[in-house]
Amino acid sequence: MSPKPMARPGGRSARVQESVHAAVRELVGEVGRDALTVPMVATRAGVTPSTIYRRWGDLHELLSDVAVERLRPETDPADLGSLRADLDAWAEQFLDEMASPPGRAYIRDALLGDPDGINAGQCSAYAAEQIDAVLARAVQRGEPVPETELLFDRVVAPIMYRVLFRPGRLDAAYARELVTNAVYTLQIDAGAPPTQAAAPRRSKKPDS
Amino acid sequence: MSPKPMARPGGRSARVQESVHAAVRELVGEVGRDALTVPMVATRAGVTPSTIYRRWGDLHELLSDVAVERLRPETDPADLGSLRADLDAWAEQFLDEMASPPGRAYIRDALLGDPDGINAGQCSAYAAEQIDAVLARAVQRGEPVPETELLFDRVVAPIMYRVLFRPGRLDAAYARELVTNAVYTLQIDAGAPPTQAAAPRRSKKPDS
DNA sequence: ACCTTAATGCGAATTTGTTGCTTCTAGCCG
DNA sequence: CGGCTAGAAGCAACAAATTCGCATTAAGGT
Repeated sequence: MSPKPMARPGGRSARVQESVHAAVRELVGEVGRDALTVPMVATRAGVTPSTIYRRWGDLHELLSDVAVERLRPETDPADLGSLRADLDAWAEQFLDEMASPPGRAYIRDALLGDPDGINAGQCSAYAAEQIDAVLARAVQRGEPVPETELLFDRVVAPIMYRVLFRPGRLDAAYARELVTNAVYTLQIDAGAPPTQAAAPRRSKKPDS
Repeated sequence: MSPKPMARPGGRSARVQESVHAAVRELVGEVGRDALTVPMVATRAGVTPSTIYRRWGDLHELLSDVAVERLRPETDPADLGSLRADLDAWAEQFLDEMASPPGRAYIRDALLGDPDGINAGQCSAYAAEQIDAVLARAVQRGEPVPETELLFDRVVAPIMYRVLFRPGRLDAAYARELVTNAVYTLQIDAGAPPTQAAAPRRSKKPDS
């Protein structure tokens, strides 16, 4: 069912996969996601519908595949000289991408046709890669770093939860606030006295 | 499209809605969610398929509706005498329900057929009700309480994120840990010295 | 009790999804 | 290098689903 373990990665199979993915991307832009149908994609891709049904099962799994492709980060997180700056920048960009209408659509699609949670796990793995890259640099600089899991709980999870469940204002300030609170915890762990600026505050509620 | 703003809430419409929902619940148990079809549900409910298509649009939106019904908490959170105890108990139960196979299925269904995010917002509202009930009691007792939004970020979001994106071990200890960290922050805000037991720790990673 | 109109029922027409079989070809072995 | 083998795609007939126009029913208001 899942198209990932391709027994024959090369040649025609690969061409068909790329052709179908391209057709989906084009048609989503032209007629919109809701109007997409498997026969339509098949025609555009120059294959027969049964090929798509056999390889992907249904439209949702195909869209899920395409969505995961587009959720893959294409660039490493920027190096701004400090853990805090890097995390701020990454969190802001992450929130921007995920909260934008296309981002939401991709997330939904990725979750949609994904019986085994494989694609969802892949999304999570992408975020982990980016976070780990930031943390590794911080370690190189000799900075104390939080665990990846803490950042998932404190930064990634709140963003994703609100994107999915709470249609409300999600802005860069919120992302920075999450990072602040995560790093604040770290400072306490490290024994440093918390500064006033780093104190948690929730003056702004991103939802209604 | 969305069935909520029923122009005619009473009489036949209500009977049809209940009949269809019941049919879905029965058939999911009998043949499984994957084998469900709209005509099948229609036959069981004693309505014509076109009625379902017109009111719900497609099977996913119908399943989303039914899922939200089942995600509605049927009982108020227990009163165990303290904010901490109440939150622990609530978080444990919440995690149990959401991480269980049927719970995961309901969450996925609720998100799945929900173009406007209305049903997802309803899920979030249910959690808010429960949390607010716990917090209101704590206020009555004179305890300092965190804001609802903080608990969403620190407790609800991490649980839901992991349920959706990180198939891994989610146990009661993790729920308590999240509550501990949320309340720990509160204690700092209130000026109380953090105890060792309340210090954040992430010895257990709920995922691989 | 009557009127208005949303909501349902019904069935034909259309579209989508499935299946068995054939054909093609990438990867492999001699 | 040339012929096997099996996975993958094409094809076509079939089965199932979704859509649509129109007739009918029944809530809710007057």
